[in-house]
Amino acid sequence: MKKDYNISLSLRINIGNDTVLASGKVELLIKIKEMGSLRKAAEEMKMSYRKAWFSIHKINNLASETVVVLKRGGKNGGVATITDYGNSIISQYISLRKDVDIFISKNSSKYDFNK
Amino acid sequence: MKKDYNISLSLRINIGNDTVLASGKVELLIKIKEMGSLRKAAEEMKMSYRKAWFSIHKINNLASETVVVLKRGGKNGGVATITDYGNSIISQYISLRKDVDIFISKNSSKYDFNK
DNA sequence: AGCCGTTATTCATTTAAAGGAATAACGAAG
DNA sequence: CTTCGTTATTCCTTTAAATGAATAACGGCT
Repeated sequence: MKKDYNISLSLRINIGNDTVLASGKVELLIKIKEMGSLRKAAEEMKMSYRKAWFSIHKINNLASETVVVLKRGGKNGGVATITDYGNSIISQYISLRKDVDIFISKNSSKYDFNK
Repeated sequence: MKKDYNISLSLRINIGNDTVLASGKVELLIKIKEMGSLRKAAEEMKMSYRKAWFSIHKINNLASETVVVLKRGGKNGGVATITDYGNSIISQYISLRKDVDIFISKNSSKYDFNK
């Protein structure tokens, strides 16, 4: 019986054994950039604020430089900002991801895991 | 501060949302092939027999054809055998994995996640 | 029939991850 | 000095995953 298999490549940027960036985190960062708010970004992704906060905390601690600056209080209650470094690694990740996708589409046709 | 980041691509062969093959399962299958025994393969991988058994059960159920034939009783107490189809997808996975590794080494140098 | 080493399966326990609720802290603006 | 919406953090509960122990089932061999 033929089955509809598919090949997936997941891309991770690690430091040691810890993941700084993978698809989920990148998505979260982009949402933060769009909304300027961690809470709203989390909401948009149907993720608890708590989880999102831990996620950002981890990224900031691991990476070479700060990726997201969080400020509380003030005009809109607080604000979340992506740093220049943050924007840099986001676009690098996206660019590399595109290359990966091209690689998959070029190579996967050579294989047939049904036989 | 410069950190020693690394880029990892994990390769998965899925059917729908379920993973038939990924690096850990392939390693287990190879050990089974070497030893002819699920128990010994699990032991070698420092994995509980229980977990290994579930793993194989899942692979066999998901894949197009049987990948591992398990028999109990008999000369050596029992035996685990990789089918022709099993050997085929193992070598396909390894071959594709090699291509992926080459791709990584060619592309990762273009990126610097420290800046 | 009994032995042996493996496969097959259940049950209870432990450990880890995820989630939710609640509340404090903050600072601009009115 | 109060309000407002967000960030920050704790505590408890729930859910899921991993582990371990124990035991049955099997079949060639002596």
